[in-house]
Amino acid sequence: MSTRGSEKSRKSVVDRQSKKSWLDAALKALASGGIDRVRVESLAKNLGVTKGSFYWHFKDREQFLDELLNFWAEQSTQTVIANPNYPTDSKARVRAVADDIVRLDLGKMDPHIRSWTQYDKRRAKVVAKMDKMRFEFLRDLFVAAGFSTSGADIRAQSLYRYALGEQFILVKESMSRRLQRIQAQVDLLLQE
Amino acid sequence: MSTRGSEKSRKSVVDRQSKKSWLDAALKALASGGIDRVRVESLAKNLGVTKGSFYWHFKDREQFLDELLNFWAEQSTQTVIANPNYPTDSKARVRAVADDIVRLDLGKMDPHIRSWTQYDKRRAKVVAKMDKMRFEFLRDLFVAAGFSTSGADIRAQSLYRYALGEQFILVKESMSRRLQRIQAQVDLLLQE
DNA sequence: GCCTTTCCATACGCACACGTATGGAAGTTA
DNA sequence: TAACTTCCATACGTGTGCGTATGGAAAGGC
Repeated sequence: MSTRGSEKSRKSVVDRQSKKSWLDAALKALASGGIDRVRVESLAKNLGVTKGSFYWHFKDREQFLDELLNFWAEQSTQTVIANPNYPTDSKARVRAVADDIVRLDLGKMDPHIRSWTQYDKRRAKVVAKMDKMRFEFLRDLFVAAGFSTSGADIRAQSLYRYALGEQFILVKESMSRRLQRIQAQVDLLLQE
Repeated sequence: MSTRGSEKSRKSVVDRQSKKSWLDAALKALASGGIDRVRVESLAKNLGVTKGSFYWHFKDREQFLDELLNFWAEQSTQTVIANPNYPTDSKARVRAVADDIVRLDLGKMDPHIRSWTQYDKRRAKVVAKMDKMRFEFLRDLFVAAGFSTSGADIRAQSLYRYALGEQFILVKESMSRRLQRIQAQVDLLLQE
């Protein structure tokens, strides 16, 4: 008997470990050069192994990319929602979240993921689901801040689009200016 | 003698025509499936010719893609700036421009162009220049509407990011809702 | 009517990346 | 220790897409 439980669970753990290293490497490659750089042989080289490993863990590249997308979605979900250290004051909470969006670069993978999935309807659905989750998270913040359903809706849409545009815009600015700007944007949105 | 002038100018016209058909086809392919579908042989098939034509008009694929980017930039510049039928009232003008951004789908090629050039510093510069031009165009609208330099700045940034995010967001909505939303956003920005 | 230029077709070589077949090393179980 | 499982290396076949070499047709110039 292994110390970790049955043979099946042990196998599963090992798989997840090795799979994770492939997925981590893939995310890194994706961020550095887009989905076009997520190549089996290239990742293998980075990991110091050969394709043999890849095709033992994954059926083919397509299935691997599916897992990669889910991998991102899971990570992304956790970081955005499960961060419960925000102020209790509802308006201050909006500001804190907006600050984190820029400061922690939440969604820094978004341009890469979206650029990739843009032309793939099936995979785009996964991203759309993330959009929906995040939007509802923001909308609830504005509802909590006292806005009507429609008022919260438009404000959340604005903020989300702002954050999304922020990721894609190619004129780079300093962190302080970016923080200043999104706070100014939030100030606008938080007016009565 | 040709009726159009010297031999050189005739040649140039012919070139531009034939080049344009390649570039048009490339833009269409880019919009449909990303830069990965902008393939020499594939475009040739669409145009009903062979690669022979391509490599007579263009040195190689890289140079062709450079021309493609400039082609987009020129088109894009004309449609955005040179549309002088807007209201004279400065606030109404902002609203009209925002309306056009959504209604005419200005920047509908943006996600494709950005997804493509994101990982290419040299080409990204061209897009950054477009960002700058468009931003300044918007900023001047807000300046004309009576806002201070910094006030116009933040508002133009917000609006531009909103418009950019609008293109990338994957939850599709009806045109009327999109128009309604961007007008609500503009209303927020136009408050004193 | 010949020559030159313009434009494109055909055929080939080449590189890259996917997927597969097969063997083998290391550890595990019996 | 023998059999078995897990994990990866090696070698190969194949498809795709780029670029090039070469020939040829059509049109204009002289």
